[in-house]
Amino acid sequence: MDALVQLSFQVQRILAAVGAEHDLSIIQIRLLGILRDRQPGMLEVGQHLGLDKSSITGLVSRAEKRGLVQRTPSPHDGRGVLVALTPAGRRLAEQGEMQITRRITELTKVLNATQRKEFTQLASVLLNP
Amino acid sequence: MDALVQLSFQVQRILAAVGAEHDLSIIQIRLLGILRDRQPGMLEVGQHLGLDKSSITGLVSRAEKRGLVQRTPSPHDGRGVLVALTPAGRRLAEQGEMQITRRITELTKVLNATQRKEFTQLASVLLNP
DNA sequence: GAAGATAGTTTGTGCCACGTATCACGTCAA
DNA sequence: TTGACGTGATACGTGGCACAAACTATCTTC
Repeated sequence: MDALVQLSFQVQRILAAVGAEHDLSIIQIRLLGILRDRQPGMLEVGQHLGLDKSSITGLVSRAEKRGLVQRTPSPHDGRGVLVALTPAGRRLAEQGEMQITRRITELTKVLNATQRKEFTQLASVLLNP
Repeated sequence: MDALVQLSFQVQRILAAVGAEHDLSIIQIRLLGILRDRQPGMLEVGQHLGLDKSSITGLVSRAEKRGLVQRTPSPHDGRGVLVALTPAGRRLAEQGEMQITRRITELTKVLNATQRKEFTQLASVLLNP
């Protein structure tokens, strides 16, 4: 199953390349992606990314310093913070997602329609067994 | 093609988990993998990994400090250095590869034989169009 | 042999991730 | 109600990873 590993590196290269066009790391892209339809607290962000909460502080701070993300105090919990995209961040997130989709579909151009369908169907089975 | 991206993260998580069992990062695992059947110079290592030569110095030094890898002066080029696995490094590389193979095949257990064959066949088409 | 190319290292910068400690706020029980 | 404990977030220190620019030492070429 070496092919699967190689393929994953290929995909990661694509993500890194798209990110690099906007000076974003893969993890920053993922952060923006998570925030597209959510306004989670720091802890929740960490769970989505599989990271410790102490890692999130810096991650969000760097994004905030670039004006992509915004911290607002939680209305229900005096300790908490809600993280949300700024308009600029949302623009970047949408643009990045489009580019990624384009590059990935371009990667799968070598497959014909039935193959592609078959492939993604198998992939989603792997993800949700 | 979101499934492909998700799948790649899933695979990367597996690689990171296997690495973590031996205190290895993904990049260190890749380094050991490259050296299994080669004795390249620093520059060549960089090309395999897609990294700048200045990144390789530290990578190899950290691995060398742990006794996994060895630098020897190139016999043909006074400037050059050849990187090779130590016995301990080779053991780790083989062990790691076995674990990765096991975890990946375990991941694909949800597919039956024909599906698995189909899937890897499509994956390798994606890799070498 | 001198000029330029090449292999590696060094240094400085920044991101990322972790563990630990700390602070502030919430919650729960006595 | 107040004290003990749990929880959300940050601060700090450490270390790996990656890059660019500058540097050293050795080819290579003319």
